[in-house]
Amino acid sequence: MHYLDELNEPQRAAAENISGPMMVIAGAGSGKTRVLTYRIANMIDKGIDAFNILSLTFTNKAAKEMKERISKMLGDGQARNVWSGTFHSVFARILRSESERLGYPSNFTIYDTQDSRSVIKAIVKEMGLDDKLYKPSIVGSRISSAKNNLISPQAYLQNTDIQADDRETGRKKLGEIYMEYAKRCFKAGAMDFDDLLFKTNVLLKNFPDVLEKYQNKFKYILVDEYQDTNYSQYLIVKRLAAKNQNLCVVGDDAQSIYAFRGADIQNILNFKKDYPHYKLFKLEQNYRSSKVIVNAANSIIKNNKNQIQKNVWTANDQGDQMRVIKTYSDNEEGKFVANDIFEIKQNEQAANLDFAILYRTNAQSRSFEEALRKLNIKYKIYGGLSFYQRKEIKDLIAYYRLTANHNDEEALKRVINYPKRGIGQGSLDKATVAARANDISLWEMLCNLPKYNVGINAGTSNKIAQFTMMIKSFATKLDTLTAFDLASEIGQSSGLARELYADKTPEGVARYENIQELQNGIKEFTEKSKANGEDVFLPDFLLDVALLTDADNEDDEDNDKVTLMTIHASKGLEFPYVYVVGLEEALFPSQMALNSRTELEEERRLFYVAVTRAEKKCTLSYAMSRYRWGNLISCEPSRFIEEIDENYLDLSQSSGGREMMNESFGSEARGFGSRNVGAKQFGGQFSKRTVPTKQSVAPKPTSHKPSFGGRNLKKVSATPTPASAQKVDVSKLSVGVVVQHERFGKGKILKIEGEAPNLKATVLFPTSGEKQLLLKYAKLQIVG
DNA sequence: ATGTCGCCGTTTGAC
DNA sequence: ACGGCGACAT
Repeated sequence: MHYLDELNEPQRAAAENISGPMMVIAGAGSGKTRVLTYRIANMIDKGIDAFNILSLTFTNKAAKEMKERISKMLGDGQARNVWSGTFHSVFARILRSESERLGYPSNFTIYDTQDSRSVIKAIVKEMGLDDKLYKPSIVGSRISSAKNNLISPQAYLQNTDIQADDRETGRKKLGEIYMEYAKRCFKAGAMDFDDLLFKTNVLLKNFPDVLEKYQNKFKYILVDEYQDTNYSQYLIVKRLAAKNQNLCVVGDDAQSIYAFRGADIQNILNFKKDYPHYKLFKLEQNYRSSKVIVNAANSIIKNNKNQIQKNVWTANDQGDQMRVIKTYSDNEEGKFVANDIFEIKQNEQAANLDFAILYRTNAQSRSFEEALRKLNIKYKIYGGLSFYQRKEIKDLIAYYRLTANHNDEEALKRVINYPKRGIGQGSLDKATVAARANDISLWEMLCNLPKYNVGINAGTSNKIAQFTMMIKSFATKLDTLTAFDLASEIGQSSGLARELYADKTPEGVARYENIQELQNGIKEFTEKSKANGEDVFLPDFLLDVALLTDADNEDDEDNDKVTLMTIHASKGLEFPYVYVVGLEEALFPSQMALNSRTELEEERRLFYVAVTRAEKKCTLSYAMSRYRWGNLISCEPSRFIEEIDENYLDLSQSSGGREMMNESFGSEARGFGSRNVGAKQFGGQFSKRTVPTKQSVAPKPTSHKPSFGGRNLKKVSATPTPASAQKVDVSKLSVGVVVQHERFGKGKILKIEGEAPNLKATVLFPTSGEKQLLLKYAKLQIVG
């Protein structure tokens, strides 16, 4: 059978439409990747040179898998010649070969978010501005969105609207910071993530010959996840496609979840303006999920106003109802999910990799980790601190970076005194000030200290000279030693390996293992390229490593693990069993999104993405209380639960928690969390609304005011542990009394023994079991 | 120059 | 709960 025969009608039509502009609107699970893959295979089959195809995907992993698939379909090595990867990785490569046009070194550094924040911080400090007002995160995101909208520092300063904005927020100097930031990055030979796109635009705009070169190279362009492209990306694509107009964009407006980093859903909606004669294809049949899941998801997204009309349907089985699970606490939620996975694994012969736990924020992973570990279920957490963000890895990579680009100031600052070389902050400050004054990079200053008479003593000067000489000696080998050989030399000679090896604490051992793992990674990288007949050097590795995503990182040793990740990270993935957890107001939807319709709609799309990851079974859960910033706060169920058509929900366990609580504590259960001042203020309103039972699940528009959740959170979270909680009146404690403990929650006293002041109480906590508490230390409050 | 302590803010998402 | 960072001590 020919591979195109495996496609349904609209899929095939899209795959066979090779030239001209086209847009594929692909509902969740409708075989989007399949269409892209088959289309590229078909193009090559029809005689299009693979070298002329550019395929932009959301992760590098997706690009790699697509290539492998195409290779198999075609049975030859042609697919290797397709340029594919993320926007950032593809254009970082192009920038590297064209860097001299922009006055950048070809070994330019890519600053990650941390680096760029650190530059901003230094600028704010040096300009003598208030660092509370000019927080690196705020300044950084403002600069980022300027870049994503192709607003240069000059344009920023001249734009009256922007200036008015900044005056309003009191951040009048933002433009100047932006200007200085850009200048410093340039001096350091560094680009941040946004620069990779911004500078590509500059390159294509200012150098027509370069533009033409790439237009001729990329005669056919495909863009996946088009709904998540920002203006900068949009314009790169538009420029490259302008000559040949062979552009295929694929996306789903319902799954646009990256507006916060500049993605513009209008790019999809405006496609017809740029390409009036474009062809539109709609993929509406879902192959992934059960009827229940598809229909439930449709009922969610229906609540959004802005969207392209489509009708996602499936021929799959009906499937189980989606269970809504209510638990008391985040810990209990973790236990429920872990137990549930354990049971399903046994009853339905499922493997660990069939399960995913999806949450709104990375901080939620803890309770699931603990619970899974207790049941010996293997899991893998994506996101959070990735391997490449660990301190020891960043330190070692900073040595590589500094070797490849001496002007990389962030790398320099990171390693110049690590391991300790006796080069302290004082000397570094002096050199930095002098470098700025003379308009040279910090590195140049350090190499020419005598010339500038900076006032650093001879001993320290000597140490600095030794350091710069060492880095220079590494640099002489950049073109001669392979990435692996040079990396190991740097690890050894810098003393970093030795430093970590000497640390025999468990963390120290782990750190040492990590840098070994990094070296192994470089070895693999070097040898793979060698097998392909090309030598790779350290800068090649650096380019790769800077743009790796967590999703790109696959340890193939043991893949049978439960997946824990944010919903954002789950985009494009699918699992038979999915748990969408932490469905609570102010958490999901995030409290940041409660103030505007557009942001709330984005949260809803996020929820839509979460639910549509599931193939067989989707379970929703929420907790009535959880720890946040070390404080116990009360929560109420997310409005999103109520938005789902009730016909697809199994609500029998969304009141189960209450019954369990009633067993132990009688009528007290309802007042859970009443120790919080907030809950008291909230009064009856809270308890009435907690449980989405069959009756209350019916939409009640009046209770959906966006301000509702926000107001609630404010009250509840603003409740520090009352000072009186420590001085509980011991005489009032007796068997049967219900107390609130700051860590274990609510519990009932089973036994009191010992003599004052060393009275001991045995307390039964429904979530953590029996605990012995020494009353003079225990932070308790009597609640009944 | 380096080490330690206590305070502060933190948490939306990520190339 | 935790890490980062400034203030102070060594």
